[in-house]
Amino acid sequence: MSGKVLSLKNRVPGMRREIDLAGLDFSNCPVRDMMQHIGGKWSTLLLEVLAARPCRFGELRRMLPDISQRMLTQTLRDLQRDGYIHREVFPTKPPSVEYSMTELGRSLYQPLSQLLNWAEANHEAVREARLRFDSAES
Amino acid sequence: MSGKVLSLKNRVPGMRREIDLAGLDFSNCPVRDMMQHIGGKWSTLLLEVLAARPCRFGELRRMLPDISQRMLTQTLRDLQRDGYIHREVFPTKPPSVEYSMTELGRSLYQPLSQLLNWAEANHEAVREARLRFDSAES
DNA sequence: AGTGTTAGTCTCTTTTTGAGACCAACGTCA
DNA sequence: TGACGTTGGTCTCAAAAAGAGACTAACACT
Repeated sequence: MSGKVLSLKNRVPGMRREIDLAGLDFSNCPVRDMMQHIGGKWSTLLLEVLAARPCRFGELRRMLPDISQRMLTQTLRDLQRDGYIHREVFPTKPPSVEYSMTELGRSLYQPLSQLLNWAEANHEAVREARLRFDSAES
Repeated sequence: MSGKVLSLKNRVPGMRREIDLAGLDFSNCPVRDMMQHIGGKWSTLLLEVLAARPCRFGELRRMLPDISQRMLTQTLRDLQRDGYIHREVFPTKPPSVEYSMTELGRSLYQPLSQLLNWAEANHEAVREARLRFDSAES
């Protein structure tokens, strides 16, 4: 809540934004709050699939073979709650449910996809770093 | 491992990369593998702080008041293992340890910071979406 | 001798995640 | 008619991960 905010932008090259290093308050940090959800095991995966096209529940379940129904339901509900995806029930028998990206979700997907691209591009470097680390600590 | 990869780039506008929607294999997915770590509760926070300047262990602990020492140690070790940060021990008495960003870490921080900026900018929209959701489901 | 500093580790409890059985309502096929 | 499949979930219980906090070793200062 309190604490002097000192802009590092002018001192540290490449700094992205103001960081409060003296009396930093991360407790009500919006970034952490949102990264919690985005960073969940299944969230990005679902956003990625739904960014391609709307999908129904069972379809998603079949696409992600190793997700439990419980976690699929829960992750979808979390994403819906945060306004990233839309849930629509069609009155078929039995009723079918379609999940699709919202505008907010699409706008999130832009920076997110950059990060995913980075991950894909640098996967090998990370794997090598892990090997180095694991062999060094033995 | 197997499964035909169909490029959606040419069909779905704005598609970021190839997605295998028929026989999708997320099991050995590098993206998931890396997002797991980045998405951890403390990882982004630490990367953000260390992107500003190198820090010592106790310094980090004091900056993040609500992190347990156990999780701080563990998260730092994970980030180090993945090659994002560097750990250097100085032979003072008692020995001090400094953590700093590696080149890989800095390159990760670029797309990551875009996402964090998005989170910061759209925090209000997400909060509103949550309120709508929570009041609707009651 | 007692206290504080360093960077951790160890143990125990609580929270989160995962596996899988179960549900209601309808459609299909014999 | 009655068994079986399909829909999108919920419920329970076990396993894994995270958090709180006590404890450590080696040295400095008082």
